[in-house]
Amino acid sequence: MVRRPTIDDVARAAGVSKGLVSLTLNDRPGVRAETRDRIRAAADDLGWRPNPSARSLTNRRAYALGLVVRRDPHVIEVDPFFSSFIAGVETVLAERNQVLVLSVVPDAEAEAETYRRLSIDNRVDGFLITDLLGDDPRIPLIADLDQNAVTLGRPDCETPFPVISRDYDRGIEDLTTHLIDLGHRRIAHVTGDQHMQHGRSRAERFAATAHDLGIDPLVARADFSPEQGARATRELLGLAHPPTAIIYANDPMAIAGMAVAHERGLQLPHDLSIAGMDGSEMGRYVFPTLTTLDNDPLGWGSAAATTLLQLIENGAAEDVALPPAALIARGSTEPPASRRTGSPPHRAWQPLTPQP
Amino acid sequence: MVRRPTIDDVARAAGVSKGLVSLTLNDRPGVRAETRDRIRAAADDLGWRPNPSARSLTNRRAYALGLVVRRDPHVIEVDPFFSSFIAGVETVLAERNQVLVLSVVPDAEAEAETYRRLSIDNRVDGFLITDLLGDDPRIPLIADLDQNAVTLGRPDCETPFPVISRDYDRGIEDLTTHLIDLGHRRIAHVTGDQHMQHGRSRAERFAATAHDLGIDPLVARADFSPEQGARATRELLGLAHPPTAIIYANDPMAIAGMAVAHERGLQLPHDLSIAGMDGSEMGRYVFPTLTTLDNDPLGWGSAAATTLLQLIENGAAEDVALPPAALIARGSTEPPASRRTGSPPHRAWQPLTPQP
DNA sequence: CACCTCCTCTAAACCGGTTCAAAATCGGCT
DNA sequence: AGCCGATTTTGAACCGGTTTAGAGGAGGTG
Repeated sequence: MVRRPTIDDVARAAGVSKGLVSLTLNDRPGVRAETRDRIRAAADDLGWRPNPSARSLTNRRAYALGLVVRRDPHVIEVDPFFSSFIAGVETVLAERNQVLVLSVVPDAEAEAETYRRLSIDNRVDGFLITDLLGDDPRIPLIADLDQNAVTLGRPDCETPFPVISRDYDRGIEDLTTHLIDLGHRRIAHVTGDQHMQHGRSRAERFAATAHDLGIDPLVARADFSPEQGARATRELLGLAHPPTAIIYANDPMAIAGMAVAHERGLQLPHDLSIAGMDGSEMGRYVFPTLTTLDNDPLGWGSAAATTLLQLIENGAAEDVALPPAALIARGSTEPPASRRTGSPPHRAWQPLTPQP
Repeated sequence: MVRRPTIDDVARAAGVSKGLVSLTLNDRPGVRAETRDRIRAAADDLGWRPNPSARSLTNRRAYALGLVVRRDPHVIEVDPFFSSFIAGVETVLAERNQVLVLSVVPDAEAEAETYRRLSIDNRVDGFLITDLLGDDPRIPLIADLDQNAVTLGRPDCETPFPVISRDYDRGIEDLTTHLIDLGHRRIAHVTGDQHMQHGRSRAERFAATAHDLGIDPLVARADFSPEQGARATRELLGLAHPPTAIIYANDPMAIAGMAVAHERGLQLPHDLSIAGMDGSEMGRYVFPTLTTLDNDPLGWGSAAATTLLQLIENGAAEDVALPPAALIARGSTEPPASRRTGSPPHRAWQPLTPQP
């Protein structure tokens, strides 16, 4: 393999000093237009690309963004958000010759250590903060490290960082209204992790909307994992007066909830309407197809990366509000059985008799 | 924030030249034991960590590994493999102060460009190659770039790179035998993408096993996506003499296949047995719970990272064979209805009459 | 013509490590 | 004491960029 051209090669080819090449290619003022063109031409000609390590050494930029994901190994693989989110980040980074450094860590201790390590070793210029917690300790941590960051979602505490947000409230209202319009009156919400910002705000919004629309909100706590989603579903279906519709805080829990219903011999959506909130691809291919909210992880990714790079380069960046989440009504929501057949809503919940 | 200590600070503290510090901390011979200890103590004391950019500049190491994932945005999010795989890689990298650079790209062109960019810019010291294709163009590409790599799975072409492999053949045999033992005779396989190594080898192995066990292999082509899994399932269930069991090349297709069966009003697993091959977490929470093979993505991750680092550091590394995939028999496989009730296997496949 | 400004450009220092030729030190031996 | 070879340590060059003081030249002014 041939040696890559260095800035010296470009300088020699253009007949100038390497300092001038550097000024030119960083768009600094004070270079004559004609010279500038000559240098640009020489650089293009040689196919020169600045060596990131060399640049990092002087300007302390890493030309990389960091994403640290803390997940219980059991929860992580079912999250439909990340791969598309990262694809969105990538579209922005690739064209700027930057790179994403990804860490998946098992617990809070390893997480903090990773933020520190990436920052101290100057491996990244900023962090994308996902899965925001209530009073999230990462915000002061990263601020202390003098690092840049953006948060996905609005923290409930003071934050020095730009916020990427998306209105799910309207979508949750639409979803709840959709069910009420279908005739449901006993509507339950299986929540996400209440330590997480979006778990909490979705639950709050559901409760508020239900209240506004004059029905009693029924809430079962879970944590976004299908396991807990299934558990909460059993709990709800075991009630004396079970719900006719359940809204889950994400799609994997909704899918697990469907399974519990199937297991009990319920006919979906006839006996129970189900909705998720993640717009996951898998939701299109379960039976019945899952009513959910769209989630646009690509949009989150590119907005977050764009904003973070702007913050890094300009020292300031505006918050971004993505277009609000919209309802995707599919097959898993229908009028409740009681409404259509007149039979009491709990009739259908008999456990399936074991087969001969 | 305080300035990080540099190698000069350590040298001063230990009363030696910085060259000697460098020799010491890279475990080079020719340093007196006593001096070595003094230098180590000084470094520990100051909390010194070598600056990766500075090191990269001279020794051309990036202290990072690259993972480039090419996925159709619609397929990627349902893949249960990556997050855990990355977690496995991380366990190895973290303790060596290295980092993972991840790219998610939409097509082959962007993919090749990314490999080039990461390599030329010296962003990584080697690549983890997943989703091996038949006659995979990445192998010559990366070899041309003079980069290190390991492949997940054994390529069908010449490769200069170490191979991490795992025997799925035995698992596929176990799975097929399991179904035959249950009494199934018409067993179908919904394949993965036949351009992919593992899609192809799983299909081949199924066909060979079925043949060996004296049954006719029934094969429907798909590509690992739930969409194609669903399509293939419709195709199979539409046959005059449909299968009583279907083995899917991965879990998302199996889950989509279950949905198709449910949609047609089949009782699972009574009317149709279903199995996946990915050991995904989601498979535990569908109904019926999915019989599958275990997949150990964490094991793949740590083996791949360990081997690649060894190759980078020593210039050579052994192939690794992970423990073979084992059958996880769950609720979705049962004796066929015909065997138990004597009724013809196709009786049950009447489409559900539309509800009033 | 001397002097001042402004615009371009150069040269050298610098970032924080690694590497290696050469210098310093040491013990052993004559 | 003087010499030798082995061991240990130093110092400077180097990696490929960025930054900046100041050199050089053109043009304007009194």
